[in-house]
Amino acid sequence: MPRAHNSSGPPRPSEELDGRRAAILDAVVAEYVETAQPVGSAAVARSAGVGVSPATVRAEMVALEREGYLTQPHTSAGRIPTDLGYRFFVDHLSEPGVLGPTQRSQVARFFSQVRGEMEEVLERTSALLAELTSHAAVVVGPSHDTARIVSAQVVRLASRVGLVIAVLDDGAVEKATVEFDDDLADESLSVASAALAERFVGLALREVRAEEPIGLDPLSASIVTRSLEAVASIAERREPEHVFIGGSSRIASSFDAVETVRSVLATLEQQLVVVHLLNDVLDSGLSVAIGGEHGYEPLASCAVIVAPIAIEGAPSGVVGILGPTRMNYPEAMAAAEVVSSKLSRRFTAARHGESDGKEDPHRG
Amino acid sequence: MPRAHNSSGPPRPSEELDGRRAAILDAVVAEYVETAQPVGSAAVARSAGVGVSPATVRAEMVALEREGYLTQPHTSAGRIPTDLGYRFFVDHLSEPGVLGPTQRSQVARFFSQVRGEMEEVLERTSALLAELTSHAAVVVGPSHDTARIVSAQVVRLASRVGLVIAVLDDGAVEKATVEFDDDLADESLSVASAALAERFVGLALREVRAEEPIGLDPLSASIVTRSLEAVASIAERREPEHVFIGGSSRIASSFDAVETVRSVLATLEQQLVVVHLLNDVLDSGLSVAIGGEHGYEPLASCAVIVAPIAIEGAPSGVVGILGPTRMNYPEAMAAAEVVSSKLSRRFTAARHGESDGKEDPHRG
DNA sequence: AGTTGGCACTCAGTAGAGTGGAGTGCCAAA
DNA sequence: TTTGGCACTCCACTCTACTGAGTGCCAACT
Repeated sequence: MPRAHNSSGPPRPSEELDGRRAAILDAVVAEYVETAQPVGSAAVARSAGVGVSPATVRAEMVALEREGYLTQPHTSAGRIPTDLGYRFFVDHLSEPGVLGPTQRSQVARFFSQVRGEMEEVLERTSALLAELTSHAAVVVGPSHDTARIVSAQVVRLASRVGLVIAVLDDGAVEKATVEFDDDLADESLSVASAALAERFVGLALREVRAEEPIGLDPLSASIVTRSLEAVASIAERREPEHVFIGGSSRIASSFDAVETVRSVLATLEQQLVVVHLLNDVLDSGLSVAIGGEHGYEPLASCAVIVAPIAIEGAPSGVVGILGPTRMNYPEAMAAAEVVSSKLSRRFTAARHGESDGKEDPHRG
Repeated sequence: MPRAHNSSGPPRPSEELDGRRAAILDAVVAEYVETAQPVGSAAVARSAGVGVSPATVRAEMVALEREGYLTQPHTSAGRIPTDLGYRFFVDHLSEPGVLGPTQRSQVARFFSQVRGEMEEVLERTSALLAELTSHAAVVVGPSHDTARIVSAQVVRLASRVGLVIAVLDDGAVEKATVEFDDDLADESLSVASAALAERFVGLALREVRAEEPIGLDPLSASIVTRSLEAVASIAERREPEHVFIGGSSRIASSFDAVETVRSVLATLEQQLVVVHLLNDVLDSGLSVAIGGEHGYEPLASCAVIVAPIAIEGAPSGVVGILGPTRMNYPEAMAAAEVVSSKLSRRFTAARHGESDGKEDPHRG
């Protein structure tokens, strides 16, 4: 839904644009996305869907500028879309946008070939999405907040060093090394492992609390105690989600100001910020945030496209595309859409132990 | 050791430079690194260590240019160092290079505060090193090639989905989900886990081979078989090392040509390439590779500084700094040196179960 | 009333001429 | 061998003029 204009003063898109103005705006966006040059009235008049002369187009463009959809770099130049212009454009896309045949087959090939654990799949997906769109791509995996521990144990790495391992029911494995003052006896380890399993299994990570075990021999008890501490501290420290960023080099081609490139890359380096950004955009009900809409200043010249990943119907991460506001929105939105739904299907299928073969029944 | 001049035609540094020429070269490097402007004879003459007039400096500069250490952007400009010039500079550094007090305390604070598993420490270290040097930093963790399995088991994630877990003696945990055709009974799982442990423990990942288990009930046997397959395939697929790249946004500030920025970033995205690059440089006995010396064309305008991480004396990864050839070599080398040795000590200490507190008893 | 062609106008971008100055190479004197 | 002097080079900068894409406006047209 629109959500268009909560912006500043003069721009007053009092009612929706009539068909012709919308067509002109569309033409400007399309042309500008392609050429990166301000678009003049002649070019717009030439474009399909606008059946009027340049003079008329000029008159309409004045109106579009007054209402804040277009802007002029300088007096005698063509127009370029404002963020509001892009916003109108994406809110009024007639067709949902489709991928080209090359991209389609790239996606199909990718999902038929990719194997391995979720982390690996997500990481590669971020590269795929970047490749598809020529923009930077972000994939955030599901949070482990609600995952429950299905197995816990402690093993010996060195005589006085143990490793506590907790397996979560979403397939993640958490671990923590623990150092002890005494040598670890096999006996104590297995007693401790059993005690840990008894205490942990069925809990979420956050629910693990350090507590004093009772009824164990002193060594086992100390192992259990310190393991509990270690796991509890994992839950605190741990980044809530895994973030995979692909194609960040493409940022360099998207902006000509070096400083912009630097600051966008710097923002991408802060993975927590990226996760928040994507979730904020998702939470606000948008699939596209243009320019300042997301409120992160360093990314004010960027557009962000998001699409949720749903595993078994539950929101479980998000894919995102980060590029300049001057981007091919229909294509990028289609790519995010396709990739997120493929991911959702893949992981939903895996959970049920099904093969997801029906996606491509004849794969090699 | 020098390894200086295997390059092209005219440059013929027939013998080592005499003291004065070396001093002039040093001055040019120092000045150019600071100002990024071609350095003129007057500036060199002014600098300490060169007690001669500009005219004399000019004469020497002509010689240095003839021998390939300096170059002139155009006739009436000052000189800038060539890669060969930088090479001589780093090969003949009089003092090893030290960190400033701020940086020292930054390092001390970092290593006194950082906690957690090796991956997390390495990741944060890459950020530290980038911060210290204002360049991009790479940290490569130890390969798991020689690590032996200390524990193996299979647990149930869903009725027909299992997770095979192998713990390595270096603290890494490998896992693989496996889908089955039948529901997994607790009984079969524990039988299979025991069988797996029996087969795996003591092996390296690469040594795990799929084989038909004997003397087990059919369900357990099938679990074992598929688990063996899964682990064997992990060993094939897995990236040999974990790579952590910090501060890649700094690349944007280091070069003014956007295309250079893009191609350097693109190279950094290929983690395998980065690992090979660092190992190549290390293997060739260098701690610094300047310009083309490493043979990776996209990085021809970069310098790479590496320092090995040694855990218990064994080479176990590497830290690297990637910046423009015009960088502060002494400082960057000192940073790599300090960080790598701190890392080495940290992990060597951890293995023995010692605290590494004694590293900085008197450091604020 | 809306649309259109005509027209004067604006202004970024480019090219060319002129200038200043940093820095050089060379040479003769110390 | 070193040095100051000097003519020379050539980039970087400024100023000017010019071009042309594109505009806004207006009168004529449908």
